[in-house]
Amino acid sequence: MKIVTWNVNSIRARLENIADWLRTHHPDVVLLQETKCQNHDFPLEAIEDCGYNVAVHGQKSYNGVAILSKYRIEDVINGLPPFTDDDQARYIEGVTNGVRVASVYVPNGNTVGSEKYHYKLKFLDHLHDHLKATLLYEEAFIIGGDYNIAPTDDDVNDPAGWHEKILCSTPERKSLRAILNLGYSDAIRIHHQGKGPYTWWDYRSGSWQKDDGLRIDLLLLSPQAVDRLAGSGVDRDPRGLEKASDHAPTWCTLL
DNA sequence: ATGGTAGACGATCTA
Repeated sequence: MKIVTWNVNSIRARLENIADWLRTHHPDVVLLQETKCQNHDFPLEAIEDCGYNVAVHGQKSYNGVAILSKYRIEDVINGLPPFTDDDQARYIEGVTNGVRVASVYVPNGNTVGSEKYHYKLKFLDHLHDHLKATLLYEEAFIIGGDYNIAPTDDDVNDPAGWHEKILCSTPERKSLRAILNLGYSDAIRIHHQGKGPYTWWDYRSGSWQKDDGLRIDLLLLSPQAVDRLAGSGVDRDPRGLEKASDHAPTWCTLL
Protein backbone atom coordinates (compact mmCIF):
# COMPACT_ATOMS: atom_id res chain seq x y z
CA MET A 1 0.00 0.00 0.00
CA LYS A 2 1.61 3.24 -1.21
CA ILE A 3 0.79 6.50 0.60
CA VAL A 4 1.93 9.89 -0.67
CA THR A 5 1.96 13.43 0.72
CA TRP A 6 2.16 16.32 -1.75
CA ASN A 7 1.76 20.07 -1.41
CA VAL A 8 0.47 20.84 -4.89
CA ASN A 9 0.21 24.66 -4.61
CA SER A 10 -3.26 24.86 -6.25
CA ILE A 11 -5.09 21.72 -7.42
CA ARG A 12 -6.55 23.58 -10.39
CA ALA A 13 -3.26 25.04 -11.64
CA ARG A 14 -1.63 21.61 -11.19
CA LEU A 15 -4.38 19.33 -12.47
CA GLU A 16 -2.55 18.12 -15.61
CA ASN A 17 0.68 17.42 -13.69
CA ILE A 18 -1.14 15.66 -10.87
CA ALA A 19 -3.33 13.51 -13.15
CA ASP A 20 -0.27 12.46 -15.18
CA TRP A 21 1.58 11.55 -12.00
CA LEU A 22 -1.35 9.57 -10.58
CA ARG A 23 -1.74 7.60 -13.81
CA THR A 24 1.99 6.83 -13.88
CA HIS A 25 2.53 5.87 -10.23
CA HIS A 26 -1.00 4.81 -9.16
CA PRO A 27 -0.45 5.24 -5.39
CA ASP A 28 -3.22 3.95 -3.11
CA VAL A 29 -3.59 7.11 -1.04
CA VAL A 30 -2.56 10.73 -1.70
CA LEU A 31 -2.61 13.41 1.00
CA LEU A 32 -2.79 16.83 -0.62
CA GLN A 33 -2.07 20.29 0.79
CA GLU A 34 -2.60 23.80 -0.58
CA THR A 35 -5.45 22.86 -2.87
CA LYS A 36 -6.37 26.58 -2.76
CA CYS A 37 -10.06 26.27 -3.64
CA GLN A 38 -13.47 25.89 -2.10
CA ASN A 39 -14.99 22.40 -2.15
CA HIS A 40 -17.34 23.23 -5.03
CA ASP A 41 -14.37 24.31 -7.17
CA PHE A 42 -12.35 21.12 -6.57
CA PRO A 43 -11.87 19.21 -9.89
CA LEU A 44 -13.63 16.16 -8.49
CA GLU A 45 -14.46 14.36 -11.72
CA ALA A 46 -10.94 14.65 -13.13
CA ILE A 47 -9.50 13.05 -9.99
CA GLU A 48 -12.24 10.40 -9.85
CA ASP A 49 -11.45 9.57 -13.48
CA CYS A 50 -7.92 8.71 -12.32
CA GLY A 51 -9.46 6.07 -10.05
CA TYR A 52 -9.76 7.84 -6.72
CA ASN A 53 -12.33 8.58 -4.07
CA VAL A 54 -11.96 12.07 -2.67
CA ALA A 55 -12.48 13.79 0.68
CA VAL A 56 -11.85 17.55 0.62
CA HIS A 57 -11.63 20.32 3.18
CA GLY A 58 -11.11 23.55 1.30
CA GLN A 59 -11.49 27.31 1.53
CA LYS A 60 -11.22 30.25 -0.83
CA SER A 61 -7.75 31.17 -2.18
CA TYR A 62 -5.58 29.75 0.61
CA ASN A 63 -4.73 26.47 2.34
CA GLY A 64 -7.05 23.53 1.64
CA VAL A 65 -6.34 19.82 2.22
CA ALA A 66 -7.66 16.61 0.71
CA ILE A 67 -7.44 12.83 0.85
CA LEU A 68 -7.46 10.78 -2.36
CA SER A 69 -7.82 7.01 -2.06
CA LYS A 70 -8.45 4.00 -4.26
CA TYR A 71 -10.48 2.65 -1.32
CA ARG A 72 -13.51 3.99 0.52
CA ILE A 73 -12.73 6.90 2.84
CA GLU A 74 -14.62 6.63 6.14
CA ASP A 75 -14.96 8.52 9.42
CA VAL A 76 -13.75 11.79 7.87
CA ILE A 77 -12.87 14.66 10.21
CA ASN A 78 -12.60 18.15 8.70
CA GLY A 79 -10.40 20.44 10.79
CA LEU A 80 -8.06 19.69 13.66
CA PRO A 81 -10.03 18.42 16.67
CA PRO A 82 -11.31 19.96 18.85
CA PHE A 83 -10.91 23.21 16.84
CA THR A 84 -12.82 21.93 13.84
CA ASP A 85 -14.40 25.36 13.33
CA ASP A 86 -11.02 27.00 12.53
CA ASP A 87 -11.54 29.19 9.45
CA GLN A 88 -8.21 28.00 8.02
CA ALA A 89 -8.58 24.62 6.26
CA ARG A 90 -5.39 22.86 7.31
CA TYR A 91 -6.35 19.38 8.49
CA ILE A 92 -8.38 16.43 7.27
CA GLU A 93 -8.40 12.88 8.64
CA GLY A 94 -10.08 9.64 7.63
CA VAL A 95 -9.79 5.86 7.56
CA THR A 96 -9.15 4.03 4.29
CA ASN A 97 -8.29 0.39 3.61
CA GLY A 98 -7.93 -0.11 7.38
CA VAL A 99 -5.35 2.67 7.80
CA ARG A 100 -6.04 5.98 9.54
CA VAL A 101 -4.56 8.82 7.48
CA ALA A 102 -4.40 12.59 7.84
CA SER A 103 -3.30 15.46 5.61
CA VAL A 104 -1.94 18.47 7.49
CA TYR A 105 -0.82 21.86 6.24
CA VAL A 106 1.06 23.48 9.12
CA PRO A 107 1.10 27.31 8.93
CA ASN A 108 4.23 28.74 7.31
CA GLY A 109 4.80 31.27 10.08
CA ASN A 110 6.17 34.08 7.88
CA THR A 111 9.05 35.28 10.10
CA VAL A 112 10.28 34.24 13.53
CA GLY A 113 8.49 36.23 16.23
CA SER A 114 5.65 37.45 13.99
CA GLU A 115 1.94 37.01 14.71
CA LYS A 116 1.81 34.23 12.12
CA TYR A 117 4.77 32.54 13.83
CA HIS A 118 2.89 32.38 17.13
CA TYR A 119 -0.16 31.01 15.32
CA LYS A 120 2.11 28.32 13.87
CA LEU A 121 3.43 27.30 17.30
CA LYS A 122 -0.12 27.23 18.69
CA PHE A 123 -1.27 25.06 15.77
CA LEU A 124 1.59 22.65 16.49
CA ASP A 125 0.50 22.44 20.14
CA HIS A 126 -3.03 21.56 19.03
CA LEU A 127 -1.65 18.99 16.57
CA HIS A 128 0.46 17.51 19.38
CA ASP A 129 -2.58 17.12 21.62
CA HIS A 130 -4.69 15.51 18.90
CA LEU A 131 -1.93 13.09 17.87
CA LYS A 132 -1.34 12.20 21.52
CA ALA A 133 -5.03 11.33 21.95
CA THR A 134 -5.21 9.38 18.67
CA LEU A 135 -2.14 7.32 19.57
CA LEU A 136 -4.32 5.61 22.21
CA TYR A 137 -6.31 3.91 19.43
CA GLU A 138 -3.19 1.79 18.73
CA GLU A 139 -3.94 1.86 14.99
CA ALA A 140 -1.76 2.18 11.93
CA PHE A 141 -1.93 5.98 11.53
CA ILE A 142 -0.04 8.11 9.01
CA ILE A 143 -0.02 11.89 9.21
CA GLY A 144 1.38 13.24 5.95
CA GLY A 145 1.79 16.88 5.27
CA ASP A 146 3.68 20.07 4.74
CA TYR A 147 4.95 20.66 8.27
CA ASN A 148 6.81 23.82 7.22
CA ILE A 149 9.68 22.70 9.49
CA ALA A 150 13.01 21.19 8.51
CA PRO A 151 13.58 18.79 11.45
CA THR A 152 17.40 19.13 11.56
CA ASP A 153 20.24 20.77 9.64
CA ASP A 154 20.59 17.52 7.64
CA ASP A 155 17.23 18.49 6.13
CA VAL A 156 18.60 21.78 4.78
CA ASN A 157 21.00 22.26 1.86
CA ASP A 158 22.32 25.54 3.31
CA PRO A 159 21.96 25.39 7.12
CA ALA A 160 24.05 28.54 7.63
CA GLY A 161 21.78 30.56 5.38
CA TRP A 162 18.68 29.27 7.20
CA HIS A 163 20.08 29.50 10.74
CA GLU A 164 17.20 30.37 13.13
CA LYS A 165 15.10 31.48 10.16
CA ILE A 166 11.49 30.45 9.62
CA LEU A 167 11.23 26.67 8.93
CA CYS A 168 14.44 26.12 10.92
CA SER A 169 14.09 27.98 14.23
CA THR A 170 14.69 26.14 17.50
CA PRO A 171 11.13 26.58 18.89
CA GLU A 172 9.62 25.13 15.69
CA ARG A 173 11.99 22.18 15.76
CA LYS A 174 11.21 21.60 19.44
CA SER A 175 7.48 21.55 18.71
CA LEU A 176 7.99 18.99 15.96
CA ARG A 177 10.26 16.90 18.18
CA ALA A 178 7.60 16.92 20.92
CA ILE A 179 5.21 15.31 18.44
CA LEU A 180 7.81 12.71 17.42
CA ASN A 181 8.54 12.04 21.11
CA LEU A 182 4.93 10.95 21.58
CA GLY A 183 5.91 7.86 19.61
CA TYR A 184 5.64 8.84 15.95
CA SER A 185 8.38 8.14 13.41
CA ASP A 186 9.58 10.24 10.46
CA ALA A 187 9.31 7.60 7.70
CA ILE A 188 12.00 9.01 5.41
CA ARG A 189 14.62 8.92 8.17
CA ILE A 190 14.11 5.19 8.66
CA HIS A 191 15.49 4.59 5.16
CA HIS A 192 17.64 7.66 4.45
CA GLN A 193 20.48 9.08 6.60
CA GLY A 194 22.69 12.12 6.11
CA LYS A 195 21.92 15.16 3.95
CA GLY A 196 18.55 15.24 2.23
CA PRO A 197 16.45 14.18 0.48
CA TYR A 198 14.74 17.55 0.04
CA THR A 199 11.04 18.05 -0.71
CA TRP A 200 10.75 21.81 -1.33
CA TRP A 201 12.70 24.25 -3.47
CA ASP A 202 11.69 27.93 -3.53
CA TYR A 203 10.49 29.19 -6.92
CA ARG A 204 12.79 32.16 -6.42
CA SER A 205 16.53 32.55 -6.88
CA GLY A 206 16.97 29.39 -8.99
CA SER A 207 16.74 27.19 -5.90
CA TRP A 208 15.77 24.10 -7.91
CA GLN A 209 18.64 24.49 -10.37
CA LYS A 210 21.08 24.80 -7.42
CA ASP A 211 19.35 21.97 -5.48
CA ASP A 212 19.01 24.51 -2.68
CA GLY A 213 16.18 22.61 -0.99
CA LEU A 214 14.72 21.72 2.38
CA ARG A 215 12.88 18.66 3.65
CA ILE A 216 9.69 20.06 5.17
CA ASP A 217 7.12 17.54 3.86
CA LEU A 218 6.95 14.57 6.22
CA LEU A 219 5.12 11.31 6.79
CA LEU A 220 4.75 10.64 10.53
CA LEU A 221 3.87 7.04 11.42
CA SER A 222 2.36 5.50 14.53
CA PRO A 223 4.20 2.42 15.89
CA GLN A 224 1.58 0.15 14.31
CA ALA A 225 2.26 1.79 10.93
CA VAL A 226 6.04 1.49 11.36
CA ASP A 227 5.56 -2.25 11.95
CA ARG A 228 4.26 -2.45 8.36
CA LEU A 229 6.66 0.08 6.77
CA ALA A 230 8.48 -1.30 3.74
CA GLY A 231 10.03 1.73 2.04
CA SER A 232 9.98 5.49 1.57
CA GLY A 233 11.31 8.18 -0.72
CA VAL A 234 10.88 11.49 -2.50
CA ASP A 235 10.05 11.67 -6.21
CA ARG A 236 11.99 14.71 -7.43
CA ASP A 237 10.91 14.36 -11.05
CA PRO A 238 7.66 16.38 -10.91
CA ARG A 239 9.58 19.37 -9.50
CA GLY A 240 11.54 19.64 -12.76
CA LEU A 241 8.48 19.76 -15.05
CA GLU A 242 6.77 22.79 -16.59
CA LYS A 243 4.16 24.31 -14.27
CA ALA A 244 5.63 22.39 -11.31
CA SER A 245 4.57 22.72 -7.70
CA ASP A 246 7.43 23.98 -5.53
CA HIS A 247 7.06 20.73 -3.50
CA ALA A 248 7.85 17.16 -4.57
CA PRO A 249 5.68 14.16 -3.64
CA THR A 250 6.96 12.16 -0.66
CA TRP A 251 5.89 8.53 -0.33
CA CYS A 252 6.02 5.44 1.83
CA THR A 253 4.84 1.88 1.36
CA LEU A 254 3.21 -0.42 3.93
CA LEU A 255 3.18 -4.21 3.84
C1' DA B 1 18.58 44.50 -4.59
C1' DT B 2 14.14 43.59 2.77
C1' DG B 3 15.51 41.09 -3.95
C1' DG B 4 13.61 36.71 -6.31
C1' DT B 5 8.60 33.64 -8.48
C1' DA B 6 4.09 31.59 -8.36
C1' DG B 7 -1.09 31.35 -7.44
C1' DA B 8 -5.62 33.34 -6.36
C1' DC B 9 -7.90 37.14 -7.57
C1' DG B 10 -8.81 41.24 -9.33
C1' DA B 11 -5.54 45.25 -4.90
C1' DT B 12 -2.69 42.79 -2.40
C1' DC B 13 -1.95 38.56 0.41
C1' DT B 14 0.42 34.29 1.13
C1' DA B 15 4.17 31.44 0.67
